[in-house]
Amino acid sequence: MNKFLKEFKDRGYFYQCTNEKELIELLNKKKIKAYIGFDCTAQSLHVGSLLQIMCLRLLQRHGHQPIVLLGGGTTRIGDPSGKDKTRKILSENEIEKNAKNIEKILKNYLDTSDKKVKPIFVNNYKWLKNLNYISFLRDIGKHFTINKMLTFESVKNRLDREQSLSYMEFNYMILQAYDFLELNKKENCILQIGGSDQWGNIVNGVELIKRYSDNQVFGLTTPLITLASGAKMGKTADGAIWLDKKLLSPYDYWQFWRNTDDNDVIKFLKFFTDEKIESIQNLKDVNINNLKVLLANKTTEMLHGKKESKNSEKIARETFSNNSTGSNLPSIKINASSLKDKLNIIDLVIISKLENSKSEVRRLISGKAIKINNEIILNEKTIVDKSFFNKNYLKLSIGKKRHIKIALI
RNA sequence: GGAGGGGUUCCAGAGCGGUCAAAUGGGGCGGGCUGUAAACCCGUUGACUUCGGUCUUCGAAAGUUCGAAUCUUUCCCCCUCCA
Repeated sequence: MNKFLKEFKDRGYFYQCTNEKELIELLNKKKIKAYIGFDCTAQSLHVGSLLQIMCLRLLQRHGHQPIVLLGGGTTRIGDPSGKDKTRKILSENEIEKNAKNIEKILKNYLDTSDKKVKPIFVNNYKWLKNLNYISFLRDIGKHFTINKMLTFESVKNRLDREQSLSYMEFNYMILQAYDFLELNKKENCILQIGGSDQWGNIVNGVELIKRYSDNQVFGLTTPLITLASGAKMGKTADGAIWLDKKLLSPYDYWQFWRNTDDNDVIKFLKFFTDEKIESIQNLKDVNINNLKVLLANKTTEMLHGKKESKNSEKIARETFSNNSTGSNLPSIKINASSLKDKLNIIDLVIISKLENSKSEVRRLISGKAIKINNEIILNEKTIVDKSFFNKNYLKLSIGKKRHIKIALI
């Protein structure tokens, strides 16, 4: 066995490998370069990509050098496998902006100081944009048989359901295979890692390289993670769990992990933290809620840093302890003069931006969900005057989880 | 090329001239139980409201009617079956 691969498996990252035995041999002999590709359709990455990112980290920890491939070129074509009818065509500008931002996010996770394992960032637009159609067909296209391509799951599904599959889409897998070839030639990259849905594309790359240059390279896939609830990782009803504080605050990110389903906690500690496998194994008897805090702290720290992580924990403690004054809660300021105009409780909530519909606020009040300084507001006509403020502060709550501090200036 | 089915509120999916802001389920939100979990129970789920109502929604536009999500016309988009 190989140390890297063993941990890869112990943590639950392993799904399939093109040739495990030989990969083990190779890994035992030398340090390698491995790549993972990231799509640039969104302005940022979300937790759906986190397992891939953890793979990059794991590579580094074992002395291997990760290559991050930003799909600037393939995104320009637009990944047609998405079933969204409203697939929007991104402008060149957007794609480049996305690529830059994604690179920035990844740098939070990767060691960029150690020369030996420092990540190499590449953008496939660089080589795809200049492809010449005829020579591409001659050099690359000849290695692909339609017969084989038709057997791929992604293609088969579409054909079985008699859904149209455009020629462009059909070519997508070839371009991805070509990426691998390019990285093999230029960087001597010998391993591609990806989600299990990428298996077909990865195998294509491996085979292309074999035919083209007779080099032996490998593919490794990770399982598709689903939550205990059955939902896909990464998206909630409120939107994606972004790995970007402009899109999701560190506190909300922390909360996402803090609210992990009991049945997922140990699994996620293995997946998404660097805690040693053995020590995670020993945590089984620890109070599950403490484990969730640990998970939240570690994941938040990894992305946003220790300070943000600590701060989130502090806010959480304030938020969920009943009688706190909430000095660490997020706060807004309102002008003292606005009280003179008989500030209604409904308007106060709107001002606080906790809600933006007055009807909804009315509903919440009748559902006993709105509190000021931990006192339930029963009447929607309540006028908020100075008497509600202690030392110019007031704590406004909606339900149990949303609190805000309002300061009078 | 021929025949047919459909686009409804966050999603799925009923409704097919008035009683429709639109059944039901899912999701969301709030309450209860608890552990910021799961499961379960209850309420709620277009906006505004002086709580009487008012305004805006059923692919788009135009029309018929006292009255349209429901009927007609045109347009756009999906899907199924047969060649």
